[in-house]
Parts: sequence; structure tokens; C-alpha cells
Amino acid sequence: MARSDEASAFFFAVYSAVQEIPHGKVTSYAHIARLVGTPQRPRQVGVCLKHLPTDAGARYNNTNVPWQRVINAKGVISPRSQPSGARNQAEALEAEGVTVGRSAMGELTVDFAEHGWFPRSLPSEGSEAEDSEEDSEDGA
DNA sequence: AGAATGACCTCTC
DNA sequence: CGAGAGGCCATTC
Repeated sequence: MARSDEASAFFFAVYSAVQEIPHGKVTSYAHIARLVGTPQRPRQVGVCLKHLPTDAGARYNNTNVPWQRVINAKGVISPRSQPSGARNQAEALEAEGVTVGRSAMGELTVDFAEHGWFPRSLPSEGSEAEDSEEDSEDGA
């Protein structure tokens, strides 16, 4: 529980933004932080999810908030503090139909070009990105 | 009370 | 292009 109302407001903003994530899509903490109006505080977003209420009676809880769809900007699921947590998140993502890959270090990775949900173009992705999106189809 | 950590990101060398 | 340091705020010891 947040000690300050403003703090709780930040939490609610984050949870609400996470709920905005469509099914089978994933986004990064930075994006959520930006949506809530605090692009300089991506860590707090993680803290929000970390302290996500497990109470089914709470307005926001790990059952109503798809926290699993939230990963880091590298497209990799943070190992959190326990490998089980990250793996559990990967399992949930796969259950959503998200393709979860694995890095050489065994880190779970998600392809943003596949399930990347970005209502607003990120400066890192391409500030002047034109309409030519989703064109990364290699075609093999 | 203060100090340390953390589900992070961005800039700079 | 790769590695490093800084910064932010809440939770916890």
C-alpha cells in the first residue's frame, strides 16, 4: 500500500496503463512510465508491479492487471529476484500466444516486432518513424 | 531515524 | 559499436 495518495495515484496510473495492453501484446516499463507522464521513472513502474496487490478484492491485482505483459526495454524478461518469477511470466505470455525466445544466457526474450505494443513511437525506436512500420518481414 | 536495494532507462566515454 | 555511470522514487532492513 502506498503511504501517499499521490504515490497510490502513480500506482493506479501504471496499473491502468498495463490494463490498456491488448491481448497477446507486450510493452516495456519505459513505455508505461511515459504513459503515466513520468518517462524518468521507469523503476517505480517495476516497483508497482512488484507490490501489485494479490488481493482479489483490490481494484487492481495480479489477476486483473496483466503485469506479465510488461517487460524491460531490451525485450527481455527481468529475472526479478527469483528465476521462477520470470519463468512464470514467460509461461503466462506463452499462454497469451506470445512467442517467448531465450537468450544465450538463458534469459527469456520477447520479440517487439511480433507483440510489441507501442501506441506512441519511442524515441529509441525511431523518432521520425514513418508509416512504414512492421516491415521487418525478412521473408527469409 | 537513516541507509540500502530494486520487475529500469538514458546518456556519455 | 561496447561498456560504464547517473538518476529517479518507493519499499525494506
